[in-house]
Amino acid sequence: MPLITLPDGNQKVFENAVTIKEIAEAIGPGLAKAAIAGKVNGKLIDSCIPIKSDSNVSVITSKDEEGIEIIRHSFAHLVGHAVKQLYPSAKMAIGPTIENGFYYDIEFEKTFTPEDLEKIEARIKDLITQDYEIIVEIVSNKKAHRIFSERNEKYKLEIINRIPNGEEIKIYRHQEYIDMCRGPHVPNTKHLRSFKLMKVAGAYWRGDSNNVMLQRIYGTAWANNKQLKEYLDRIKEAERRDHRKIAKNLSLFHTQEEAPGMIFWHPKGWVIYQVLEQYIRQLLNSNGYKEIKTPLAVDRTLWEKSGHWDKFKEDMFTTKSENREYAIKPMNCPCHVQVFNQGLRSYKDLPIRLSEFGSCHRNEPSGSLHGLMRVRNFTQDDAHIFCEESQIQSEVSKFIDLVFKVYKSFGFDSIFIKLSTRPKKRVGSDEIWDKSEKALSDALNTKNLDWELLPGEGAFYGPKIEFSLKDCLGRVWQCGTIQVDFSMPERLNASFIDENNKKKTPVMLHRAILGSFERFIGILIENYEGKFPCWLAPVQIVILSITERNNNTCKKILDDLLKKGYRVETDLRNEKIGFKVREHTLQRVPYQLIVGDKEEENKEISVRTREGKDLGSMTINEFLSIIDEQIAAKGIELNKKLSN
RNA sequence: GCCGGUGUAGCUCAGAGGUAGAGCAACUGAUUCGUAAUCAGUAGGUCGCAGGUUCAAAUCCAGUCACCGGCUCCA
Repeated sequence: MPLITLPDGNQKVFENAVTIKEIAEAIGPGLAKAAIAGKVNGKLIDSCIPIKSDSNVSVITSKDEEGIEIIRHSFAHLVGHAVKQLYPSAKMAIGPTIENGFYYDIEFEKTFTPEDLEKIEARIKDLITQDYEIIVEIVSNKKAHRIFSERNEKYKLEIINRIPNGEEIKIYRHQEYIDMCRGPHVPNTKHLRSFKLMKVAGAYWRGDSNNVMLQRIYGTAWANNKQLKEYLDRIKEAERRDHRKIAKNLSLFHTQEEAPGMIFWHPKGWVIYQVLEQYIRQLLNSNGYKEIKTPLAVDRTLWEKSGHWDKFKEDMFTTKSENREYAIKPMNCPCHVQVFNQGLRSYKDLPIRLSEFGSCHRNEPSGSLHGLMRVRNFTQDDAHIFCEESQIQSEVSKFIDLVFKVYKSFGFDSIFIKLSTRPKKRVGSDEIWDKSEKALSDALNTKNLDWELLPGEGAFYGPKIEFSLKDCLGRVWQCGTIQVDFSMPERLNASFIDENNKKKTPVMLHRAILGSFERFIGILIENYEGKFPCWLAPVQIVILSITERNNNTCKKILDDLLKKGYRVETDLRNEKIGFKVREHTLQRVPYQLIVGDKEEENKEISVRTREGKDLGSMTINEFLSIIDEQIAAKGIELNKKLSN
């Protein structure tokens, strides 16, 4: 006689073992219809599995996040059902859920074309409208083995072989198709309606590049068509904001075959880069950092000492001269240690914070290059802090303040923090790891920050904190980091004299706020959709003449504003004003100053924003006070206010 | 690096064995105009690169490079 406690506290007693389906029916017909699965004492189960003992139970529907997850998981099985009907020789590997959808990895002798994908999608649509029951069965390892041997599903057999013998195996029967899964799944395809197959791509079996490559069919699935449409719209919006496309339209930078993964910055893109660099430089200088510049190419022996040659020589560009081999630096740290090592350091000098806008080259795999986001040549807003162990926490704490300040100035308010701790392969004693992990977590906790622990994900030389920001489309980008390093100072013989006149090895903190300028600018382009706030806008102001009569006045205003330090241009072409307005609006110039006879007469200008708002006539000085306020505000708040 | 796709005018794209096309941009001329496209004319291309098949290749084949979507990787 199980006593079932529902989420609202209500309790029901049942005569015999009872299923989620029956519980839902007992509550009401609406719920019975909507029930997808259940949660029993925190564990998800299929709606047909009997509950024998007293339990806390909730019924899962498509309104629950877990319900959508189950729908996605069941859609993966539908891919299997459809693919096996259309292509019986295909072998199904795994079909898990992912963010926003699902995929299924499949081995098939022929490659799936977009037309195949359409066919599969059409077949799935056909199958789901049959509203067939999905039958769950718990089977022994042996029986599962027999079923999938008969069906010649070698990947399923491989999975079964890894399941310990006593453990239960669930199979799901979709008419003639059988899949194996931990579940739960929807009881009937009537719960499966809103989906779309998105693409096919290659994927290694078990994610190991030594294994065969399977074909992965990606799909998205949602509780209803409204959610599906919202998701597809979000994708379209992201495509519209693609930084590569916007950069081409706005002429910010380009890349070309001769320099894969390296950026040719154009004047307009370089303005953004320079504004960022000067902002960070000024911030670091006023926070106790000293800027340095170190060589781009360094003899291989230094990389051997630092350990890079051993681990990463494949990823480094090298060059030879007069029988010596050099490597183009993939990181700045070994060079920074060289600067630290010049002269004798006292404990009184610590912490020493050396910063560099260091241009690094890494020979990333060709297939991983991606616009500004993944390049082979990038510049970090890098710095290394040499300090004593006892100073780690306060240095980390100061750094966190800087990170938040910088992100905020771009309008990024939502920041995620992850702490990665000691990996299996590591250097340094457990005692030191204990101390530094604690220093990092203490720094985060004393600031009352939320953070996620990633056990075992730290670098081999020390634990690290990573800072990610969320852009206006909800996408998360990892940017800043601070990493404790016990290894490199020792390898490269860094030392200082402590208060007892003993030589000691300093701890080194690697840290970056933006990460790389390239990537960060990529993120900014997409976040702002190219509509940079005034302090970053490549061109802040464009002056438009109505007719040729007004050109001289425009030139005078141009000279004046250039002298005052604004990034300003004129458009004196013999074109209609509508034509000019359209062009500069598309070029995302924040302010258009329009000068016609009327304005000349009143010694004023007409001001129009890129959002299409006419601010009317005003004097130059009135306009400058508006734009000055915006430039000073940096972030987007003020911008938003004005565009509304 | 691996799987698949794509490379045609400055840009966006059409052409799928038989004389390289469109729109926009550019240039020239006319127009001097009031807040998201004025009109007309002209010019512009070894079809990514290097091979092969063919009387004939942008088009078919093999190679190569880059880009795009994933996978792996990202110190």
